[in-house]
Amino acid sequence: MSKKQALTEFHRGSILAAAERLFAEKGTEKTTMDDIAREAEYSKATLYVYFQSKEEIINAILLSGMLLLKKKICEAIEGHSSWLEAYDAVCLSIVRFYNENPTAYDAATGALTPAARGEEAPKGVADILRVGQEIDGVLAAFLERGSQEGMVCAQMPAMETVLLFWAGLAGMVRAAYYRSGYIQDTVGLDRETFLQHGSRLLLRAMTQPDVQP
Amino acid sequence: MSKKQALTEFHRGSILAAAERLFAEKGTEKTTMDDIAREAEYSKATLYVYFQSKEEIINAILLSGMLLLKKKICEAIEGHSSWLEAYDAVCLSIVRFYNENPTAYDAATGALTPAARGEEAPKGVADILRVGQEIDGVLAAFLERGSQEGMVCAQMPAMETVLLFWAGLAGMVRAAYYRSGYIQDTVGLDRETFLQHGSRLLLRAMTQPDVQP
Amino acid sequence: MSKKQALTEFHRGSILAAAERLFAEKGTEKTTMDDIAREAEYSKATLYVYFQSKEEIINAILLSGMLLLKKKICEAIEGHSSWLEAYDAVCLSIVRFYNENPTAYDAATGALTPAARGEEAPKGVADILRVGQEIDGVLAAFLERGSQEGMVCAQMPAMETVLLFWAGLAGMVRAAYYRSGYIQDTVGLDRETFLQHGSRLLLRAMTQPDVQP
Amino acid sequence: MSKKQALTEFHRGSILAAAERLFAEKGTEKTTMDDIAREAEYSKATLYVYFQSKEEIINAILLSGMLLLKKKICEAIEGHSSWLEAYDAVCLSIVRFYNENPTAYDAATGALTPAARGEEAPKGVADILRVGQEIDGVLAAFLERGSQEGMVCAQMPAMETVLLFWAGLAGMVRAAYYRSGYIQDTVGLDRETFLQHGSRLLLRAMTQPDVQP
DNA sequence: CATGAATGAGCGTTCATTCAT
DNA sequence: GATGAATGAACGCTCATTCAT
Repeated sequence: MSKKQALTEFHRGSILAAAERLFAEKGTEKTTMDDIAREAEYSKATLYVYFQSKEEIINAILLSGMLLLKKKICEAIEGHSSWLEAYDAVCLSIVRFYNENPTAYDAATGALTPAARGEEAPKGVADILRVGQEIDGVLAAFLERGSQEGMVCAQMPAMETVLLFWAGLAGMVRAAYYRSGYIQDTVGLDRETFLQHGSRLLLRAMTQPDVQP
Repeated sequence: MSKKQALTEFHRGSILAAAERLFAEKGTEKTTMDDIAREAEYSKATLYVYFQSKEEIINAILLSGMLLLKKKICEAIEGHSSWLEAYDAVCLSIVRFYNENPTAYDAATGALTPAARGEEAPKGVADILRVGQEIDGVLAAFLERGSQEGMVCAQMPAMETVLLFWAGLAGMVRAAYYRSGYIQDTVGLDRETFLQHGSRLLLRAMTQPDVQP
Repeated sequence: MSKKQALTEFHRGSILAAAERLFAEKGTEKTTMDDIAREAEYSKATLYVYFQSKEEIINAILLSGMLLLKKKICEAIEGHSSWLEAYDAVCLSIVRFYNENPTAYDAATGALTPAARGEEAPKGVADILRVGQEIDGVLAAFLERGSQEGMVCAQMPAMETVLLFWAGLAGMVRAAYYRSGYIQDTVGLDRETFLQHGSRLLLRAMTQPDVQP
Repeated sequence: MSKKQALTEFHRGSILAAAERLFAEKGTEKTTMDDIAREAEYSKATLYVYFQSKEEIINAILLSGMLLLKKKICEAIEGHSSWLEAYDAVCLSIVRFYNENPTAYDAATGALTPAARGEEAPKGVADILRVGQEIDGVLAAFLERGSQEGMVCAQMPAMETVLLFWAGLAGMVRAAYYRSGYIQDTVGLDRETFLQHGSRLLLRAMTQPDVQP
């Protein structure tokens, strides 16, 4: 990569970092381009040198978040020989990731897709969706491995289980983020412990066939 | 309640009904006060006679949504003698409720609280949180009944399980809403079926003790 | 017309008057909505209460200018029994009109049409074109009357002659406006006299058949 | 001219050629300095090495357009022994010139001068006006030759007739450009034919004394 | 000299809110 | 009490211009 490209990447990164901070704090809609410019210490016009629009910034954050998440999940799976340990590590990496990336995670669970449907595929959305599918695929394969090792009940189709697991854990992470005070007051658990329990709860859901009435 | 108060309540209700329709259709951010005034057939200024701000309208809808949800959950519990049937009915009422109230439900899961913390407790937020706690209480009692009937593993504290169940189901509902197209393409399920499976998945999570490595 | 409608018309008129002044002075492109708001002594937002966009303001000015011009031309024709006197009056009314309406006249000669072709018929453009055609029709009929009275050579098709006459006079008016200083210096004529001569020049062009080489 | 000066002229010429292409295509207002830089294959900053501002570029193009027009007119006059043929050739060269130079011609008729008067004479305007005067002189001499040859009525002062002819033809060219569709629909003539007829119309205006009532 | 990078000032438009009637 | 009218404050975005290298 040339020096120029590196510098461009540096500025794009600074802007994205600033935007990410603000998005996490106030959400994408309430964060203005002026806010981002101020936080990143560029002029607003400079933002448009590095990104074509606010939407491109949002999508770039989403994409980088998704890519990082995928990497962490793969590392978690590959880094543990025991399936159960790997499962805990996967959940932990998702949870930790969300602590640093609330907005990106939000998107990972699909919150952006409807906006994206506005007309056609707005620049960058295709990549985001593709990475999301790749993560789904990685998790599905992981689940099937668990099934072969007898840790996971084989009766449910892997992909559907992944989607439900993913959505359920996302909901818990979201709750742990938005309602940490309430959770602390009610059940006396910090965010991390609460989410460990949640991960285990979801694991139990996958270890046995359906309930018989 | 005096005649005057009753009239005031009537107007507030009309406005909220209109706002609710629009919020469900376009979301709170994309719904303008002009939209609400037109839909409710009041002048925009009149909205400010009955509500101090747009945020108060949003919070009032949240509150009414929470109250309705609580009512439906109680009915579902009281309307079935079999715990398992009652469980399915509870999940179904939550799911159906969300189909008509995406925004309110979003809030019910806590998405509004951080914005609320901005300064102090903005008018109406306290009520919302209180109803949320009441629902948590109802569900915790229901879970304990399930525990006594042998349907639910007794080892986990009821309140924590409620919080996790609630958050997990919320995540699934959210995913089913935002990603229905992707879910249909990937696993070939419509929203309702997907969420039935999700409810059962969460139920299984609650019927057995923790996984032993 | 109700009181409310009258008031609305009054405000629209004030805004249009201000815009017309500024357009004449700086052109439509260099006149901003802020300029118009300041000149009309409204807030910028109020402009958008009475007009949907800047383009609607431009088009409204064009239309009113065209309508007024048509009225003046008709009055000039009907107010004189002698064709020659009527001809002079028509030219004079065009010339005078332009002194007060440089922008509208510019448009009358078609300068707006290409912008209008952008996509489809932008609101109000159809009316403008229609009035333009009506004026062409009025002038064509007037020319044919001149032909019957022997004042105008009958050999050329009336409509084409109208178009050429109109375009030629427009060019002279334009020049008289933009280059009045130069004209004064070079030939020692004020604007009005210069344009009288121009009108007569064009008249002569219409009184005899084509030149034979 | 030194080598350095020649190089400077070369770069100025390249920039002007690029700008001219774009101005003809999109107009001066909608052409950005970025567009010009891209088209000329210089960096935008380099444009400011050779021109002080966008306006100077516009004026320089105007000037070169005027110079070219003058050259073409002189050639047309000198290239035909018959006055009538020369007249047709002059009109044709003006018309053709405009097809390739709509913007420059617009300016040639004076559209720029009032903007120029804003403060003082902005750089380059004086040259433009001077060339305009030279063209006027050439045409006046040509008219006097026509008068001596009996083709043009001698009664009118040559300079004034030139100004009126020029302004009238400019108006027709302008109309033929902006309203070619309407003209085609109404009288079924293409641009070139319409303007031929216009030229002849103006010629007839110059061949006889004033109309007698 | 040539330029990549940066930006100030501005654009048309929107919308929650206010206030005289 | 109800409202029509008005608006301040933003918004996302553009572009002619500058300047360190």
